[in-house]
Amino acid sequence: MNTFAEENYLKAILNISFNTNKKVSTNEISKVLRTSPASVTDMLKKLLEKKLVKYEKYKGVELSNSGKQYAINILRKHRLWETFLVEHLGFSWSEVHEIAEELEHIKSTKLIDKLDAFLGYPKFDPHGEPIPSKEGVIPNVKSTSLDQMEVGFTGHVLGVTIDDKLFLDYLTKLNIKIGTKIEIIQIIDFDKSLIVRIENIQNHISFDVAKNILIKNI
Amino acid sequence: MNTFAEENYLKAILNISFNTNKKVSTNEISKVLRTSPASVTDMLKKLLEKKLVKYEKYKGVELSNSGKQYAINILRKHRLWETFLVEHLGFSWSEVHEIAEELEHIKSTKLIDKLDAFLGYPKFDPHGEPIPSKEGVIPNVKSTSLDQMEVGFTGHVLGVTIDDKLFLDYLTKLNIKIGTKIEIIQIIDFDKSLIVRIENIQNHISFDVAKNILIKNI
DNA sequence: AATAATTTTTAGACACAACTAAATTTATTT
DNA sequence: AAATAAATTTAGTTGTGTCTAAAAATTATT
Repeated sequence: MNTFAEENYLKAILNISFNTNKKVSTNEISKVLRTSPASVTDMLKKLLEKKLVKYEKYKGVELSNSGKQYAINILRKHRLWETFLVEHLGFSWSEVHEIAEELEHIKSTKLIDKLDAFLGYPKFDPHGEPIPSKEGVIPNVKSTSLDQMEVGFTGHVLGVTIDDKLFLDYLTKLNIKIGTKIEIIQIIDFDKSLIVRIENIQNHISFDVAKNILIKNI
Repeated sequence: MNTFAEENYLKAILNISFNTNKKVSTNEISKVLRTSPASVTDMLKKLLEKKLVKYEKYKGVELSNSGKQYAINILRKHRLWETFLVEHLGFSWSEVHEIAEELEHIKSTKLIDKLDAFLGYPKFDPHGEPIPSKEGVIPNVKSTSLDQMEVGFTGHVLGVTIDDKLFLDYLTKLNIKIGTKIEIIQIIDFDKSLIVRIENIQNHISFDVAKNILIKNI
């Protein structure tokens, strides 16, 4: 069995390399986990020892197959717990991340399978992120971030790509949640910010915000 | 905030001194937590430092007011989670202890209050043990252990006093659960074991088992 | 009351996961 | 290609929680 710290490193590596599939640097990990690069090096040695990562000094790190399965399983637990917190305990989508960060480390596989059943085998969490299956398969959603679309585009919000309280609270204030209809009125060339219509109200959102909003892909 | 280890020590001290209110010895704690007496001494010093216990070298330990409140809160979390696991996820009463040992360390107070509400503010857990209130008050149940009763006694099981898988599995095999009607047919003088009738079937149970079964007190 | 047995504490180590400071390797400039 | 900058690793510490072995204190026994 692995420690919380080890699990958090695996999760961080998975998150950083999610779409890129590139090797992850020591610095990137230290930034995400708010820890020193030296600590990261220490931990990478330990994870290498346990064959959870492929790692060569100065060359970056990537998850091994077993490490990836392990990390995906933590992600599964995280997202199932978030679903439970929002759908059954009445939390808002911006509150649940922190709590799920603790709950995801609970070990029992039977628990998480029963929770999955209790929730009705959901495919997506409250942020629209896909929930990995028991077998470690992550449902593939064809989606595009809002910043890729053009003026005149109208579509519905599928989800968000970051699970950050400040960001989610801001979206809530903008009346954006999953399923919200959103229309691009104008794109400002200078900073690529967007003027959008949501529930008949126009709002101005930055490129950074648009980048983290997922839109259904036709 | 305190660590898991500290929380487990506080819980152990609370459990050991539950009814007696006597000071707890280093050895007792080491036995319960399956750790060395030397480790217990180390930890007691730390808990003293944090004013969570009253402790004097060689004289035993007891919880301070704040330590007691802290420990009771862990107990509250443990029992609420056990209730959730049994009533909503379909676990048996003998499976839940281990999982709740992990869940009880999740910090969020808001989580536990929302869980409490979700469960409908239960007063007792699946083992019949009282669930402390948010304010740290433990409902007082007048109950007697089965070994105190005499031949001819008939009553209903209110709960059990230990949360041990082997014990609970054994009770399940005997068809004993909360509310089960139980009648004492005979008491063997030699070893104080009891012959009882449960659901019209006679069974022979030891004194040790009877001691841990609680019976409604008139 | 002295001795023996038991309990508890101290002393010294170790593994884990973090840190700072210094050294080394890799990447970027000039 | 050499010099500089940035990233990474090593070396040495620290705090937590555990351990064993030895010493000290308490309790029980004769």
